[in-house]
Amino acid sequence: MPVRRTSYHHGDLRRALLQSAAELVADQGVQATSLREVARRAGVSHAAPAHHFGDKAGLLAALAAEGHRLLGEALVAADDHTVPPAEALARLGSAYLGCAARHPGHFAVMARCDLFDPEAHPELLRHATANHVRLLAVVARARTPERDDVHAFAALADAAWGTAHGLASLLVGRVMTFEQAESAVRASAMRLLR
Amino acid sequence: MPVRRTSYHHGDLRRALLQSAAELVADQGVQATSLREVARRAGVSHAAPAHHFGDKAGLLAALAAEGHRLLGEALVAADDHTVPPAEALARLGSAYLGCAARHPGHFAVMARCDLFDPEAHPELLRHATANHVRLLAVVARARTPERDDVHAFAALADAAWGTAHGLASLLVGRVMTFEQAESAVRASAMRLLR
DNA sequence: AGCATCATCTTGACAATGTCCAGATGAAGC
DNA sequence: GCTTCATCTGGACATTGTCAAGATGATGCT
Repeated sequence: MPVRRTSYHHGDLRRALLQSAAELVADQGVQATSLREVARRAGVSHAAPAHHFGDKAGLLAALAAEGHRLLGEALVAADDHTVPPAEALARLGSAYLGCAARHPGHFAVMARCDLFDPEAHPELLRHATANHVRLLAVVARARTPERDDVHAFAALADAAWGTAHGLASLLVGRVMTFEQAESAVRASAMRLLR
Repeated sequence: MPVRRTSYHHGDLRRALLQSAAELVADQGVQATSLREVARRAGVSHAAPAHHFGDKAGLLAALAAEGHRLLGEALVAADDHTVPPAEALARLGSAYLGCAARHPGHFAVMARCDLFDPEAHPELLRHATANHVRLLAVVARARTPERDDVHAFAALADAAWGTAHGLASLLVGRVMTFEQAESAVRASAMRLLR
């Protein structure tokens, strides 16, 4: 649904385009979303997005970056140092899934390196690594002096990462329900960190 | 690289197209693979694939179905009833990742429900559910009479599924190395089933 | 104020793509 | 030998991503 616009300049086209893109990706899939349709929904000409994002990969990368930013906020809000590490990881995983469910359009392009080159977008890279560090930090809290094999903990962190990513992917792809994914991520977290 | 062909009829075009598609997806990504380029690599006209697969979604669905078939073979070969359930699950996960590493083109389209409609392709659905059942069977082996809460085991099975899927996805997306992913899936399997 | 500058957005163009259609080819069955 | 039909070709069309040139108006300078 094209948006009526009185002035020649849009005002906040970048945000409008990102929103249109998120909606389109969410209910049509990445494959079916076109730059021209995104522009159409924002009520601008077909070439307008190019000025803000360069090309299609740029738009999707910006969407992914915004997704990582939203995820970061959700992870920070969910983190709780007062509970045992296992419970903390479970809450982080739950927040991860909740964010994915709330922003399916964003999650559909995050961690899809075939759509764009992450190295070319510093902000995306910054938010993504920040989130990775947040996960590592929680897993690291389960380390004890007598058991701190570096490799074992790296494997645990990777397992937690892969689990959250995989369940979110299955959730966004409508292969699982939210309840299913959340039970699974909680069961996994509880067993990964004792 | 187009293939020279003497006769008008190709002979085994369906297989040739699937192979070209797998190669193309593997090193260019799904987004960058076109039906016309697949046809070009197989040395046929641009409209030839339509006769075998209907449309682009049909070709990708067929590729996914073949991937699930290959995965099924790998899982069956890796399953071992003589080892404890946890070790059996670890081997299944390792086989999952090995198959993903060997057939990156296939795995890039499997579990991507936005590319095609799984319900419209019975063979794909059949192979996919068969693999799911194989996973469930191994997890179910860890059930004991005194501990068999149905919900808990469903959560465990979903966790194992999500972990394998997520790590395979990160592996194919070159976000992780094979060694990283395998260590992670093993660590996860060992802790999920005690 | 008037003017220049420049980011922003539009318009038009081009090659490439997915999909449809009529037709050419040749293998298989009678 | 003839028919039938699956297989593949070639052309067409709408749509897409991208580029180049121009229109618009907000901003800052004098």
